[in-house]
Amino acid sequence: MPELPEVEVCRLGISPHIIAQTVSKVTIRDSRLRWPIPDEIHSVVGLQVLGVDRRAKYLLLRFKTGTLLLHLGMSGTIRIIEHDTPIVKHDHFDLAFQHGKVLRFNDPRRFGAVLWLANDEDKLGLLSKLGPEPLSDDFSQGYLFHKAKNRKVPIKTFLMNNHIVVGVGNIYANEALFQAGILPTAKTGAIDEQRLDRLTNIIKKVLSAAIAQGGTTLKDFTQADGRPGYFAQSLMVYGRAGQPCVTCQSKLQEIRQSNRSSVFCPNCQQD
DNA sequence: CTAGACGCCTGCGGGC
DNA sequence: TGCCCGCAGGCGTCTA
Repeated sequence: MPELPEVEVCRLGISPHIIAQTVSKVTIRDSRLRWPIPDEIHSVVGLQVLGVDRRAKYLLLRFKTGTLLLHLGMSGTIRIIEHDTPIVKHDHFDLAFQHGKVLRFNDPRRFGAVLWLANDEDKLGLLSKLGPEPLSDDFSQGYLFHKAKNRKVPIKTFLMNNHIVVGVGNIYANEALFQAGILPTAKTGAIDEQRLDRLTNIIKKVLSAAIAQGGTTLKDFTQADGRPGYFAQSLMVYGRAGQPCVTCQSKLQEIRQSNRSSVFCPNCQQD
């Protein structure tokens, strides 16, 4: 389900339900995720949620003693539900609150994660090596050009590298490159500064628009209240291979890069 | 250091 | 209707 907009929509959806609420019970129903869910997360029982943050695609539930880190992987969903909602397949874990609601984590493919980080700890180095947030001022004019020097990788692979910039996954990489008029195969180090600055602005624009529309629902993404996101209808290239370009009517082409599908307009996008 | 391949999983849609 | 195959929004790890 998730790229940055979907995770942000999830954060916005769950925050009002759990901020300042006290955890009454933690249930680990199936600990098998990317890493096993650690028993230490039981330590949040009796503690208040102080805040709900996001870094890259990680959701960070802040407690006095540390941070509960949630990652949705490819297929994870988080719902805020009533305490008596029936369990379904792949419901891995619950955070129940004193006010009666439950945060429930479901993940069929188990690429997601639920981890505990004690204060000021980042044991797996998951957060410390990440590039800037794309919607922050750290992702600024000149930044991509600076990072792109001497890089030989295709620009799409470069954009999806978390060390460069976080949160740009396959859908939005395709969309941003289309809108910027840059071929996904373009050699990163050969793109001039002006075009990379334009790409930077477009990435911000595309991600912001997706958040505003509740994210992209392809098949299984839903907001915390179960409603779908509406950005799918705004997609211009992703999932549209073989269909006409919205700008010039040329037939959109599809290739594979790093084992991910790339869709582009051979007329509107250049090296 | 960079770049590329691989693996982890389940579910679903398309083709036969 | 059923089976098989390929593909899916991510990303850590390993090799060269």
